[in-house]
This record gives sequence, C-alpha cells and structure tokens, in this order.
Amino acid sequence: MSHFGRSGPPDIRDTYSLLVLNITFRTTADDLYPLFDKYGKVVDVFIPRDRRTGESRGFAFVRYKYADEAQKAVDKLDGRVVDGREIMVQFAKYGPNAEKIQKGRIAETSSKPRGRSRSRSPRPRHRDEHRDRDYRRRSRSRSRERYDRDKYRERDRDYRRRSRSHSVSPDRHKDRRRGRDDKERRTRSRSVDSASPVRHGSSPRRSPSPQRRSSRDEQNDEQNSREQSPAQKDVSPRDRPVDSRSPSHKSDADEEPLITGSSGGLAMTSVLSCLDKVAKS
DNA sequence: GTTGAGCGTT
Repeated sequence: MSHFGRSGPPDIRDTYSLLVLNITFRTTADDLYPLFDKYGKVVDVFIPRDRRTGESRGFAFVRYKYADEAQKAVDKLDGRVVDGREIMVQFAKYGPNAEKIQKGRIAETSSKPRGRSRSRSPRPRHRDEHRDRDYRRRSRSRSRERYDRDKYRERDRDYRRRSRSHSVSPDRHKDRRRGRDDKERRTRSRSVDSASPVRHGSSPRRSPSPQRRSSRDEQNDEQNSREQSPAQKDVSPRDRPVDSRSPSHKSDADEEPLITGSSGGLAMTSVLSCLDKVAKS
C-alpha cells in the first residue's frame, strides 16, 4: 500500500528507494512522508506490515523521484530521532521483485540480462532464505526469536544479530553501515560461548522449566543410587533364600528367577539342606 | 499492549 492510496506499487521506474530502518512500530507512512518530502519529491512511502497482525515491521521504504534528493534525505535523516527512535536511512539494496538495486535506483527488471547484475552483487544468497524462514517467526513476535534461537541453535544468524545489537548506537556519525567490519571480524572468532554470555548473563538454558528437569533428575538419581548401592539391597527383604548369589540388582532377581534358581539356587538349597541333615544327625 | 534485526505492497 502506498501513501497515495493506490493499490500496489505505483511506478517503480526511475525511482530511488530508500530503506528506513529502526522506525517505531507505531510510525506510519503519514508520519514519514512530510519528513522526507522536505528534501525532495517523494513518490511513495511504504511500510511493510505483517500480513496477519497488520503491524509495522519496523522499517519503511521511501521512494524518491531523483537520486540527488534521495541522497540528501539520506544525509539529513539518517540518525534522526523519529518518534523516540533514531532511524537509519540508507539506499535500498533490493527491489520489490527481489531485483537488485543500484544505489537506490531499481535496476532493470527484465529488459536486460540479469546475469550481469547478479555477478556484481556481493552477497546474493542471504535474502530469500532469510525471508522465508524468518517470516513465520518474525511475523508472530520478533522478540521470541531469542528464545527459539536456543532451541534451534542457529548460530550464524543469531550471531550477527547479537553482535549487531551489542553496539547499538553510540558511534554513529556518518557511517550507516558501521558494524560491517566488526561483524566480519567477530564472525571470525571461533567460539560462540564467548560472545553470547555477555548478553544473556548466566545460563539461559537452565531457567526454562526447572521443575520438570529437577523431577526427572531426582528420579534418575533414585534409580542410579538404587542400582549402584548394594546397601539398600541388603535392607530390602528377600522372599527367596536362594537369591544370595546376586545381591546387585533387584531387577535381575525378578526377571530371571527360573534360570538362576534352577541352576545355582537349587544346588545351593540342596547343599544347605544336606548340611542341615548332616548337622542334625 | 509488548518487540527491535532487517529489504518491499496490489
């Protein structure tokens, strides 16, 4: 939806798209339009929204008619505080049809061979995969990704976000893609554990559902102790006098009484009875 | 009524 009431994208030819990041979820296109229109001819303002909830996804696209005006808007509005959050304005890198964009200008859609633009693009693979995978989760609730992350153990993706959110804003003056070098460098570092605890604190995995774990552990401990310690075995009374052979496992006594009884137990019993008879006589 | 890395509607 565009700001001008049209359905769908207006004319994407010869327009320069700016990506406005970090806007508030309450910020609407009406809020952004006057702000950006001060610096040039704004053709369209579009805020992608969640399909189900209809809420803003936190970023917007502002299309300018002229590149120089778009550049000016970037220079003037990048880092500007809008509705309590400082927005980031930069040239969009992708078009609506997943086409590459050259300096904010939408590249030729199908008139020219795409092979050239594709080979020129540095990282063509991230977008589609991310979008499909993240769309379900992100549309529902973005904050939940932190918790889902631990379950799914998606290290790479999470790593970028963590390192990115780690240094949020303080040293932003001209450079809007500031963390790229740091990102690469941090990604080089091997260990994930060294970076994540800084953010999380002690142990995020322990906290959820402690009761179930503790109960299970207790049961396991009980079984282990019962199996390991023969002392309890001595305490428990045995109906069979022949079972003195196997003091270790109660289960063994229950499971195989016939075999042990027939082979060793009977022999023992007979020997004992013989001894008794001899002793009595 | 919440959230916070990222690139797009009829």
